[in-house]
Amino acid sequence: MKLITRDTDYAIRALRYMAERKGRVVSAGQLVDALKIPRPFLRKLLQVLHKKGILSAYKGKGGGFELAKPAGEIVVAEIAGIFQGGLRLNECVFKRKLCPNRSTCALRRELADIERYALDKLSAVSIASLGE
Amino acid sequence: MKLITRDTDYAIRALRYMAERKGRVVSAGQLVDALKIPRPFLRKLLQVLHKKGILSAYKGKGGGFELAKPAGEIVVAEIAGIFQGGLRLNECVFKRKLCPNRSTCALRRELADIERYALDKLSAVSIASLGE
DNA sequence: ACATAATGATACAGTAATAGTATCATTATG
DNA sequence: CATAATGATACTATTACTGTATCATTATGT
Repeated sequence: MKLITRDTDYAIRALRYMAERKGRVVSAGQLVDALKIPRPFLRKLLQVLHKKGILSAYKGKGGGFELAKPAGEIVVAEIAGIFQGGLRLNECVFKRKLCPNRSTCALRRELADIERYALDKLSAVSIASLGE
Repeated sequence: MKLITRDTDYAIRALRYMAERKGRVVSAGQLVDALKIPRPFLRKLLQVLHKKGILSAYKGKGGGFELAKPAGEIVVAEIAGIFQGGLRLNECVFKRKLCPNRSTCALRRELADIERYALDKLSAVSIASLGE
């Protein structure tokens, strides 16, 4: 089980690369060359990141992408949230009949705790912090 | 993303059911009736649990399964480990070229932390603790 | 002995999530 | 106006998860 999927992985790398080139516009092509990520896949990710406001996009010749906000304000939790639909780790085992005690269920409590912990941790990791 | 899959879910329920009937042998049929889990699927799970030493199995007429150890000693982390191949949450993003600094990578550290936390938490939840 | 009711072993099939591809339209630059 | 970029979208492939089917083996009770 992976806490972070390939989407998120690639996205983080691309963002890191762009963070290192702050101020400059970076095209999908450059990213493909640098990061060895399949082009169409990367392009899809970049488009999503743009829609979500993480990236600014520039069309046309000489165009590309750029971080839409400081690298220190883009955190891994947010990226994971975008590509993995949030970190909902506590999808409870006992949704069905057998468990009449959702509110007190020990397992559920623990899963929620774990989720909170993971979210806190990943919220503390920004693109900027993944330095060189 | 689920921290616990259906396999594990079903297994936990079955184990809990058996824990409540300590001393008695419970057949797959009984479990199917009680828990509404698809029979062939449940049977597969029970066989795995037997192989892994969680259950004792008795063949032949009147046979079935029984917890092989006290319910307090069977923890969710172990069951999840069996069906989900361990909780390896820290499959690192930066396995490839881009990341020259595996040892110091901030993200990797956090993922490892989260994994440890999850493991600790789920190791504290036993079948016995998932009372009534 | 033998019918029966259970598990053991194993191979197969469907489904959903993840990963990746392909294509055409749109837009800005020089 | 050719070109080099992104936008939108639909499609395909792969893998992990979920579930099914079948036959062999073993113990029980009569």
